[in-house]
Amino acid sequence: MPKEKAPKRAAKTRVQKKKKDPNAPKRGLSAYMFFANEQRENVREENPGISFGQVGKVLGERWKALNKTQREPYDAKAEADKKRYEDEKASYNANDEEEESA
DNA sequence: CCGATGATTGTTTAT
DNA sequence: ATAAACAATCATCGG
Repeated sequence: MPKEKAPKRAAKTRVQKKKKDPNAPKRGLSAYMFFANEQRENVREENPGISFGQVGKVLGERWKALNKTQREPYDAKAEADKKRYEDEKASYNANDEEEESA
């Protein structure tokens, strides 16, 4: 039996998360974001005049419809994006102790 | 090391 | 500006 993780992620932008990190470096994006960026126009093009509900859905459908091979470019971006976030985090760490004295 | 959590990211559309 | 479907993520924390 598959291990049940914990699908406890509310579906609504977390509403102003709590305050934990001083600079909150915000992680990077996700493959879906990159993929959606490209498909969004495509999907909408094939679905002339559909509502967000449809677009968003068909978007996800196609997303997985791709083979990991196609995810490569998106995954690659997500990967690079993560690195980007790593950078902020790095700076966020560096500042963690020292204050920004101008 | 492992596991669980939370926080976040971006799109679309509509109000 | 925000909300919700859609998906990934994956960094962080703690023992």
